[in-house]
Amino acid sequence: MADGQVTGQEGRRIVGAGIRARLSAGEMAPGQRLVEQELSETFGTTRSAVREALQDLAAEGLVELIPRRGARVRVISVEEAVQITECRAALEGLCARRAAASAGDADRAELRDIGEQMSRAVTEGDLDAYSALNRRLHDTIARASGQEVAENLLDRLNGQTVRFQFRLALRPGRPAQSLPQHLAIIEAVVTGDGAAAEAAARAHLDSVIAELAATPERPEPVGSEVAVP
Amino acid sequence: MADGQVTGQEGRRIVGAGIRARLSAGEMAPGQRLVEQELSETFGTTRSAVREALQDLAAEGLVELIPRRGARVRVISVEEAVQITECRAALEGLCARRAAASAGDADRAELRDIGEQMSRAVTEGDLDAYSALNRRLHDTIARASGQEVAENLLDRLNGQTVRFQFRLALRPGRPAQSLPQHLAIIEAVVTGDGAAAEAAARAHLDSVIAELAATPERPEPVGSEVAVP
DNA sequence: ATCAACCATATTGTCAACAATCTCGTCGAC
DNA sequence: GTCGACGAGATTGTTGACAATATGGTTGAT
Repeated sequence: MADGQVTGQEGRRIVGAGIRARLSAGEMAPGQRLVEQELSETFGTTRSAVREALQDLAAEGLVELIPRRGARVRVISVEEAVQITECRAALEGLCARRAAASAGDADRAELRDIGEQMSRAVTEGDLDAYSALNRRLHDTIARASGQEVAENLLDRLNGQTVRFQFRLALRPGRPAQSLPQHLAIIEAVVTGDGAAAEAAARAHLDSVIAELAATPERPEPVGSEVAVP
Repeated sequence: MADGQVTGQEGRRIVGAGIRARLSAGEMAPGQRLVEQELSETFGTTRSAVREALQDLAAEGLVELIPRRGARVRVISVEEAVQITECRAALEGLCARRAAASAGDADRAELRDIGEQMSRAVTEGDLDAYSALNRRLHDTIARASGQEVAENLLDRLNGQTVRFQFRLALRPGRPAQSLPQHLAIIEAVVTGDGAAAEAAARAHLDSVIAELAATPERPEPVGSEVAVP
């Protein structure tokens, strides 16, 4: 990091984006402490910028902020991940229904394209591609629905469960299970069948919930440092 | 305000609560500027505390924070209020369904009580009481559902639309229209009929949406000061 | 060996002064 | 009369030093 010192406003953005990225990449474990000075050195910003970024992340539920004790990566239990997914089911159901009614031609074309690429990715066993397409599908439907409020809520909820989504996608046989569900959502939205789209979206997320429920609660580290493997 | 200077951590809480209260009471109009120094003098805190409180409020969507231009009370359009209510419909539908399945005896008793008091309030034409019961009903169902994530989301969404709820409740004939809907929700939850509870909750909020859609978009003041009446 | 009190250090919280930027009224040219 | 440039004042943004608090290890008594 040979950047010159980054000024505050940018610093806040940079630290926020940086932590988000590392969190998604699994480079920061749940429960891990986030020390302000460390972060300010890592990202080449001031402590104030780090502080503000941590506030942002706490507001998004990615970080837990305990007064006088600092910040740590928030631990999300399987139980909470299930609840989050239940909310997603409700909201994505809404989006799918609306998208079926009001998506433009470009959106429908994109959805068809995503469906084809997904099928191919599963055939070829390309998990990374499938995972990326998965996110793109959900995003596209949310955007096509015109429900900006729901889209924002979903963004936030997704941010909290990326870790789980990731683990889930790696299970053998999971893509083969979810592919037909995704295709059913796409089909219903593209053909404009709102009720079917909502039902398909809900069914898909119910399936995710079932998988989550079968996830063992792994003992997350709670000490000041992450347990050594 | 003859308080001694309030220390930072408390200050943040006080300013946040204070602005929230004034916002709910309609003492702060949408679009109104919130000047940091003014607020710090009003609440007897430092500017830092005000700054942090404003960040909190912005994260909740109650305040709009424009870099280098300060904070103002966020203007929520009728269109956005409709979208928010659509999300509420999805989430409260979820809560109602779950509450029907998992509410405890105490919760069911409270719901019955709320129903009786609501009927009485409408008979007596006590709008304030009815409005308070309305909120209590929604809160109770959310809590009884055990869906804490949904409960939090709903809290946030409700905070943004209090102004609209308030205007709506004052319309002549509105309570008589919404009372049977509320009673239907209560009945379904109390008797444990999840599907009916979800349907009733959705129907109720669809009715709210219809009322909102019939609300004229009033020209909100956008200047540095609120327009004089 | 166990436990509690204590202290050094690491870390977060607070503040007030300073810097940067925007707003809005004033002035002048056309 | 209209438009644009300019500048004073108001407002937000940034910084670094200082204060308050928690942490973890050390010491000494039992």
